[in-house]
Amino acid sequence: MASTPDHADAPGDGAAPAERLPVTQRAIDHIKGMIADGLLQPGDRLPTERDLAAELGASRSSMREAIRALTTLGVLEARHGAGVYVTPLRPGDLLETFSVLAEISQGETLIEVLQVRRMLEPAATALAAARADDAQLRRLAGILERIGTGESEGETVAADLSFHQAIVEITGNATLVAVNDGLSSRTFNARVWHGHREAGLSARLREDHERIYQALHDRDPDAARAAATTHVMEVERWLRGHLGSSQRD
Amino acid sequence: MASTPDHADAPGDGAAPAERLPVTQRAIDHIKGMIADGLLQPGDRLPTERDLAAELGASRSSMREAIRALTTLGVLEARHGAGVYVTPLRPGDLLETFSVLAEISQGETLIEVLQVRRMLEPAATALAAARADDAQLRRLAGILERIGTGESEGETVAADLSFHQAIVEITGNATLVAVNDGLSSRTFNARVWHGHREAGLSARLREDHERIYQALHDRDPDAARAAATTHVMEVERWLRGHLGSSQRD
DNA sequence: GCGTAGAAGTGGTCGGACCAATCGGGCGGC
DNA sequence: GCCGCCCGATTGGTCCGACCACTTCTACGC
Repeated sequence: MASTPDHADAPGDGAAPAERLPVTQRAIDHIKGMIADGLLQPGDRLPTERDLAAELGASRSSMREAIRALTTLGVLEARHGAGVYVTPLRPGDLLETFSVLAEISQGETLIEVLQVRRMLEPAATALAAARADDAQLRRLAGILERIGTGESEGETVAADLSFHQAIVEITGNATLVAVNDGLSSRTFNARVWHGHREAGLSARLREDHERIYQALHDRDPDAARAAATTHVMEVERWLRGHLGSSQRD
Repeated sequence: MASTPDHADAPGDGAAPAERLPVTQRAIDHIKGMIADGLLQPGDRLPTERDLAAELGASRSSMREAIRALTTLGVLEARHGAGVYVTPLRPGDLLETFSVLAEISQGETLIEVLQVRRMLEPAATALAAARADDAQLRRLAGILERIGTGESEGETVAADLSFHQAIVEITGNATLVAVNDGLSSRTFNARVWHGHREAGLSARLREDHERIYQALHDRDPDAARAAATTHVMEVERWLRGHLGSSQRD
């Protein structure tokens, strides 16, 4: 944890212990601190870059880099001509960055990602099975129909992603949605479907999804957990068989 | 996915791609693309900021902001005087940013975070129970002794974090370690211990950890899963009882 | 009263300058 | 000939001041 060194910066503590941190880093900590201390609440507007820079004795360039860093993290949002604002700080915003992981990772890391999903998805699916209402189930059924049916592999991949996302959303846990999102990648999903199609195993993948839906429809958490586990393991099985073969071109 | 706007759509106006994106964003995409395409591999050194800026027709300021963004994401690493390098792209690096979540989130989001941990930790602990070797168990035992014994609450909190981290590390899954790390916060942990001590429930927390250790020692995954679940739920129980009361110090 | 044009405010970009840390090569001492 | 120190070139870090692009608010005219 703690990208920033813990300096017990007690409020009012004046004995400046020779902060040798880079200016930009100090600016980042300063703003982060204002949020953590409640001085800045979600939706609040920050002072202008020029004012903030003056306040910290830093240049506007450094302050801009600090703001850019926090913008990247999803903590701040800059609106051209209007000002800089604190985001709602919802998990989804903060974890957007998270997506780089699934986007960039390769090889062994993909296996690790799948192992984490194997822990999360079964639990999430079981929870969803206990909570799903009729409208949500109808929506799921609609998405399921688009999986593995049409000729377009792209639509199947998109529907697949939507399917799992919709299930996780049923849990009502935005943090879970964000984490799960970060562990899923469109390009990886596409590779899985393409590989299965080539091996004549598309049907197997579709059946996985049907079983998951059925379990949710039956409000059967145990069945849901099992179906989700089976599905993730199927993907993992495929990945282990294809590691290293289709990595680089 | 979706940190980058899809330029694939744009139905009507097919002609000009019209890259209207902000300069800095274009620079970010450029570098990210070079990594995704394998032009830049982990450990590689990037051209100098000045060269990169010239290459893209951008100013050095904008290029620096782009580099700052990717540095924040854990993709790049800048070494003063030496150059900018691509990180090993290990999950731990990429998820460092992740820690802002537990660091900043409050109220309801904390509950959500705990629910995610309730999915991950039992599974991770069960896996660890099946894999732990003697040396790892001895190390765990050593950490366990520091939990809830001495007078220093700070040491207990630190040991608590180490304990769970060590267990997750036994799984050998770096991605899992990183995710779990991001969901844990020292300040939150401190609040939990402080609250329990005030209520005279420190012993209960310590017993939780002892049960987890015992299960690992017995190489009993089921018991480990149960013990971990119980522990997370205990924390969740406490949090629900204290939401809104003791936010800030 | 309403819409519009203009002014002020604010983030976005630029170019150049200088500081500070690093690295490499050359010079001198052993 | 080898080792070590020092100096200069390279490169990231910071600062400044200017201008552009977008938003917002205001005052003007209809």
